[in-house]
Amino acid sequence: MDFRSTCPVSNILDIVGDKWSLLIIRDLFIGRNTYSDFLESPEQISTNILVDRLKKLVQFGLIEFTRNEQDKKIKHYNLTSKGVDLYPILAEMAVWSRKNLDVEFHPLSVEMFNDVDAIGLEKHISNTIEGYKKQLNK
Amino acid sequence: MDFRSTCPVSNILDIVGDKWSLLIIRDLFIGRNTYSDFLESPEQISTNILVDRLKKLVQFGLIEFTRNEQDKKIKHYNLTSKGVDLYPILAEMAVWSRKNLDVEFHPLSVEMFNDVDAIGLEKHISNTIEGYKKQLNK
DNA sequence: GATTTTAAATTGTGAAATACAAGTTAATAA
DNA sequence: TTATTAACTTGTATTTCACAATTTAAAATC
Repeated sequence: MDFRSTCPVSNILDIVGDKWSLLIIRDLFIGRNTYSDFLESPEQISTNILVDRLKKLVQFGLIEFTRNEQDKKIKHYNLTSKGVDLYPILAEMAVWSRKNLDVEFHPLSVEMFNDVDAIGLEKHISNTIEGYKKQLNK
Repeated sequence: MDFRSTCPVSNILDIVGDKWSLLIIRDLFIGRNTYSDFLESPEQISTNILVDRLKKLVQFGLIEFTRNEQDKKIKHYNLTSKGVDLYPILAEMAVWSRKNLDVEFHPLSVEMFNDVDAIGLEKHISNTIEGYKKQLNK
């Protein structure tokens, strides 16, 4: 990977700074983890872009996949430790949108905002990360 | 603005989810605030993209500009309240890069990381935001 | 064991975004 | 009045993306 500069903000944008990568990461946090799952997301990614992003995210070490034991043509993607570490960014993005955009949000995000209001952003983030990791080891 | 979905993460990505917008926002936080300043950033944005992004960021209400009193052909851009609210995202991005990328960073970011280590991320963020707003009102 | 179904991936084409180089405009300075 | 400078525009080649159709390969069904 050749970065545009030595700025850490620029560096991460060189990796996930497009319209789709972080949405795949978001999907993984809410339980979507197969190619077909990703295609069903409301933003409607196209298949060639999806394949390209999944490959890149694997190359960058943000995600990996395992084959379904019952049906080996199904790939189950999961976040690596590097990938899980992106959650604070997603959470801050959601918080920004709630504060600064005057629109209706998806029920799942309303649920997330309620949790943030109830226990605070930091605790919400650590709970989500811990929850994701636990669920993986099952 | 028409959004791809009602997901707040997707919403903000529809606004600043490209390779350049958040770098302009970063520049404003570190004191770069003119067209010429932005061109001098290490990532080397092209002029047509820069003009396009500045227009869009103004339209979205993330930045605005004032004319230099001494030299009225100079525009000084500044972050609006909405724009300043993006700082937690930038900070979390920098933190992610420090933790997950094995590269040398720009001195300015090393300075920022030292501040984070000294006083904590939350305090660093609130200090930075408060500092930016104060500097504006001078 | 041949056929159908399904998850994942590829291909082709037109549209849009981006990079790069050169030129233009308008205010200020010399 | 000429030169300089900040901001902006234009043209062209390249890259990325969207959309639709097709292909591949594993699994399930007949």
